[in-house]
Amino acid sequence: MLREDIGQGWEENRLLASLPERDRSRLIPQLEILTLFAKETVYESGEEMNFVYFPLDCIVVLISSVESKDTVEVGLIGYEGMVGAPILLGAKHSTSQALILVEGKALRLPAALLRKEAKRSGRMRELMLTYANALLAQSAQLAACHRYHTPQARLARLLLMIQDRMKTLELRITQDMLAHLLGTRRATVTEAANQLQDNGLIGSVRGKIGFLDRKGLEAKACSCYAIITAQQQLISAQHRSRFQTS
Amino acid sequence: MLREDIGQGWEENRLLASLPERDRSRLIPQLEILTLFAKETVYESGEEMNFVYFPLDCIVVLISSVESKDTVEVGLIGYEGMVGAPILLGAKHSTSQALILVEGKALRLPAALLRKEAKRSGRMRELMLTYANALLAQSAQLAACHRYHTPQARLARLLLMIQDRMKTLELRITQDMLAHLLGTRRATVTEAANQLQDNGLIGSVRGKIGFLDRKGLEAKACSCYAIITAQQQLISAQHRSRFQTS
DNA sequence: TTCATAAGGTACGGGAGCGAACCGAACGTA
DNA sequence: TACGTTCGGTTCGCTCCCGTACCTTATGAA
Repeated sequence: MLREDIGQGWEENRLLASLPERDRSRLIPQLEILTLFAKETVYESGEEMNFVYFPLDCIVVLISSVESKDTVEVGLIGYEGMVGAPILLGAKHSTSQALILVEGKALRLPAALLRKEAKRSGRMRELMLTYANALLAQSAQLAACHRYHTPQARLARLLLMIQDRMKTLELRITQDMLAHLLGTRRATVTEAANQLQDNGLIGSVRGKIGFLDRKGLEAKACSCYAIITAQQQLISAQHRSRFQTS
Repeated sequence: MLREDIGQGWEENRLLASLPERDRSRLIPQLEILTLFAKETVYESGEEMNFVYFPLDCIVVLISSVESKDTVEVGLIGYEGMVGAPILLGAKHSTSQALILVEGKALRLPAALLRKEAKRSGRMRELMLTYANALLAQSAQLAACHRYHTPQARLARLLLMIQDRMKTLELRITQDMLAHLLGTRRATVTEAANQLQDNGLIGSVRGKIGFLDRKGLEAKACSCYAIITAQQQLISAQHRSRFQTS
C-alpha cells in the first residue's frame, strides 16, 4: 500500500460519482488515495474492518475458504463498487478475505467516518446498501456456478468479469491465483486456459493473460456471467430511477 | 398458505422479539399470521417481493440455480431471521428462490410497510441490516462448503442447521429435496444418509428423518456448521451489545 | 382393497477432476 | 552472467461422483 494525496480521482468510482453533490463534497476531503498492490490483503477473514475502499482502477476479490488452501471466489469488486459494504450492515469484522487482484488506486475512508456520513445522508446510505444487495446476489450466484459449471466456463466467466473492471487488455495474473479463485487445481486452470488460447480467445503467457476476443469468451463463459452482470445493472438502474440521478 | 389471525406469536421470532417495545407495538397490528406449507414458494427468483416473512416455526431455504434442475442452498432461515431482508437493501425483486422447507407459521408484513417502519425506527433498521449481513456471510461460506466438502459432511451440516431451527426431533423431508439443497444426486444423498443411519446418528425412513445423536452428527459435519453458527451468534451478539437489548 | 404415485435402494459404466510430482523455461536479482 | 525462484506444462493413477436406469416398497386416494 502506498499513501499519496487526498481525494483525487473520485469520478472514476461509480458509487462516489453517483452521490449527490452535497454529500460528495463533504466526503471527498476525508478520502485518502492510495495504491494497492497485487496479492495485498485488504481484510483478513475475521479481521476488523477499519477502512472502506472505493476502487478506482484496482480490482479486489472476496474469498471464502474452508481450509487455508481450499478457497473460492465469492465476489469481485472494481470501480463500480466498494470494499467493506458490510460495515453499513453493522459489521465490525470481515467474514471473508479481501485480496487485491489487480494493482491500482483506491480511495479509502475510515469506517467510523463512513458510518457517520451514512447516518447523515439517506441517499448515500441507500446507494451503498443497494450495492451490498448486489454483493449478496453475486455471492449466491457464484455458489451455484462453482458447484455446477466446468472450470473452462468458470474461467471464461471470471476473466470477463475482471476485464469489465479493467481499462487495458492485459491482465497480470498467475494461473495459480486463478486456481484459488475458481477452487480448482492449477493444472486444471492450465488446461482450460490453453483451450481458450487455442481458440484464439486469450493470449496466455507466463504471469499475463491478454484479451483477444471478447465475443468468443462470452460464448465460452457460463450463463452466470450474463446473470451477474444483468443483476448488477438492474440493481444500479433501479437505484438511479428511484432517485433521479443526473 | 393459510391466512389466520393478526399478530399472534411474535415472541417466537427472534428479530421481532429483539425490537424495542415502542417499535414492536407499532408493528404487531400490521403483521398477519399464516401457515406456510412445505414446498411452497415464497419468492420465485426474479419475482417481486411483496411481503417480508418472519418465521415462527417454519423453515425457509434460499436456493440459487444455474438450470432449473441444478440448484444449491445458499441460505437457511428460521425463527432467528426473516425472509426478504434484501428489501431493506433497496431490492424490489428477489435474486434467489425462497422455498418452505419445513411447514409452520410465519408473520408477514407488506414490503411497503416494512420500508416505512424501517425508515421510522433506526433500531429496527439496524437490527435487520445486521441480519442481512449474516445472510451474506452464510452465502459466502456455503459457496466454499459446496465446493470442497463431501456430500456426507454437507448433509450432516445441513441437518444440524435445520434441527437448530426446529422444535421437534422429526424432520419431514425427502432425499430428493435434500439432493437439491446439497447440489448432488439423490442417489448420493441416499448413500450419505444411510451411512449416518448406520452410525446411529439419524433415523431415516421414507420422507422422514429423525435426529438421534446430535453430538455424533456434529462430529460428521464439516467445519462450516460451526463457522456459520458462530458467525450468526457473533453477529447478533454484536448487535445486542451495541444497543443494550433487554 | 386396489392402484397410481412418490420415495428410496441399488447398480453400472464412465469421466472429470484430484493429489502429487517432475521438468523446463522465464524471470529478476545479485 | 549466474543463480535461485516463480510459473506453467504435463503426466500418472485414482477416486469420487455423475447420469441413467430399474426395482421395490410405502403411501394415500379412489
